[in-house]
Amino acid sequence: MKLSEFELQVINIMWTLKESTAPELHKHIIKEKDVTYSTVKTIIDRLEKKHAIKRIKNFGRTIVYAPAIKQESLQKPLIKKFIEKVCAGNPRLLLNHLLEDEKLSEDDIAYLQTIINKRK
Amino acid sequence: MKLSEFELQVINIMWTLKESTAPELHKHIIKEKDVTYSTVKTIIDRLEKKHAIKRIKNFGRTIVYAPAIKQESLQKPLIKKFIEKVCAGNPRLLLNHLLEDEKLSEDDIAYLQTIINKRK
DNA sequence: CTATTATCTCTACACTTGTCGCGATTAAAT
DNA sequence: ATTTAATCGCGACAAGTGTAGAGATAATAG
Repeated sequence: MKLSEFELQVINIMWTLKESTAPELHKHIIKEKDVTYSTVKTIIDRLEKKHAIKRIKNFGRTIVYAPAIKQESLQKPLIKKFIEKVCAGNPRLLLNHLLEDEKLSEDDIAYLQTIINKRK
Repeated sequence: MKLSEFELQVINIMWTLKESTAPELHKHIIKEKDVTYSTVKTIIDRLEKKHAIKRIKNFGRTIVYAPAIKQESLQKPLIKKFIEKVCAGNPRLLLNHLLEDEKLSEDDIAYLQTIINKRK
């Protein structure tokens, strides 16, 4: 399953909301990106054609969609690929960014620590 | 500067080799991907048009290229984007992958440790 | 010197992606 | 019951991407 960047953005919102409609998704998207309803709907249609989301019910003529794939099943290969392609066997810059710029929670840090300990 | 996946693959090799020619790049690529010389050359041409690489000299009629941009300058924004788009504010899976599947060197681990310490 | 081979340049083409409009249809408001 | 608004389905189009062949030309081998 290969999703485009925009498709990814939309399904990410869907994962957060568990289920959603095209108008609702559109309202979310326009907070970050000025696109028409049509554009968003096209992306939704493509996600559906790719079997990444599915119709679960209707409100009047409005279709309610839900993810048809698990977030993890998409993320895992993407992460792997990203590291090979972009970091090309040198994860240092990535680590750096994660630790410096990203807001890691206390839990994340603790988690890191246990793994590091196991390594020693 | 936006490079496609294939372009990224080629310039990654270039960064490793410091400089290279189309035939040489082709020989590297086909280890992982069965494409013709023409295809690789097209990618090289596009990288050149995008000013990501440049011609530095010739051997006979064979052109020697070198990167025209720094690896970091490409990686940084990509990393940032990747984390927002794919991990969508939840870096856990990424950390996991890095620590479990990726071969982090002793140095990397030590580096991690110091950063963690600073956090506490 | 001529024939062969390696490279280069240029052109092409199908597929994906981001983007949207239009006409049809259903729901809601008057 | 009509008019208005929302939503859908479908088609369209330019730009980017992966892929490669054809013809020109320079280098090399005989």
